[in-house]
Amino acid sequence: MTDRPRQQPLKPDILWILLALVEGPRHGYGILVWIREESGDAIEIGTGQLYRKIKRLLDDDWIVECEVPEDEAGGDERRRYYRLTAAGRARVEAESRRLQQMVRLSRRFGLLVEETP
Amino acid sequence: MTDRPRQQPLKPDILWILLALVEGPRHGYGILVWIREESGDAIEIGTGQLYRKIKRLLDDDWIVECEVPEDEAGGDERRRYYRLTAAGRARVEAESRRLQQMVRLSRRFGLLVEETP
DNA sequence: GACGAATATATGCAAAATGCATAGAGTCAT
DNA sequence: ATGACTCTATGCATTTTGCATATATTCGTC
Repeated sequence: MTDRPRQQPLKPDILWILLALVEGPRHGYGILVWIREESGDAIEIGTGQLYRKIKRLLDDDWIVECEVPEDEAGGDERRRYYRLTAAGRARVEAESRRLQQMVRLSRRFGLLVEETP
Repeated sequence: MTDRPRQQPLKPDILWILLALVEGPRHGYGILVWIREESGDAIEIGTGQLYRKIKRLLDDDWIVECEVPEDEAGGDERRRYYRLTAAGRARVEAESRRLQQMVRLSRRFGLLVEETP
């Protein structure tokens, strides 16, 4: 919806939210829990921020609300599930490539220990 | 294992500013120009943001003002040079490692094409 | 030497984003 | 049945951003 032409870097927490949806649909709180687990509690997102960011992602058409996944049917009815749109998926991929470039830059500067290939 | 001080991810432009100082001291505008070149104009930082972020980095003791480097002596007298503090350097290194982890996560999710690292 | 473009640092202000608290209701274990 | 946890959401003061503007110097060129 929004014409945000610039492919400016994603804020870290936005990337995390999108990553949470790569494997499949999740509901808001589920996204929060997934991020906590996967990041080892390194990422702190309050519920306030979470739902406002979800709303923003909906406005940007990077995610969209969807049906309850079959394997989670019969769960809490309050849950609202979301999945990545094609644009959202493309955005995560682009951001991943950007981060890859940043890591390469860091390596060039000796900020990272060389890993064995 | 003691609990590590959880440091939240750096905003992309802050990382860029710190990266600009890894090789050695630079002045504010020089940082801006370096980022433009190195990022291929992908990063857009206005001068307003730049100097306010520099101020913030000074407050956080991640950078500190320093003397004019020898190889740039005799330049514009308005220039104010900055360099990384030990804390700042450590912060960039930590952020680089974090990004490395994010890239690994992205790989696991098939968001990046496998290629020789 | 006049001129504009680029260099260099910095502030003002409205708009957006953030942190933190709170609301409100349903679910689950002891 | 009590409290902890789940789940979505809003309120509000503070912080940060985007964009414009201020001010002055340096540099090339006409």
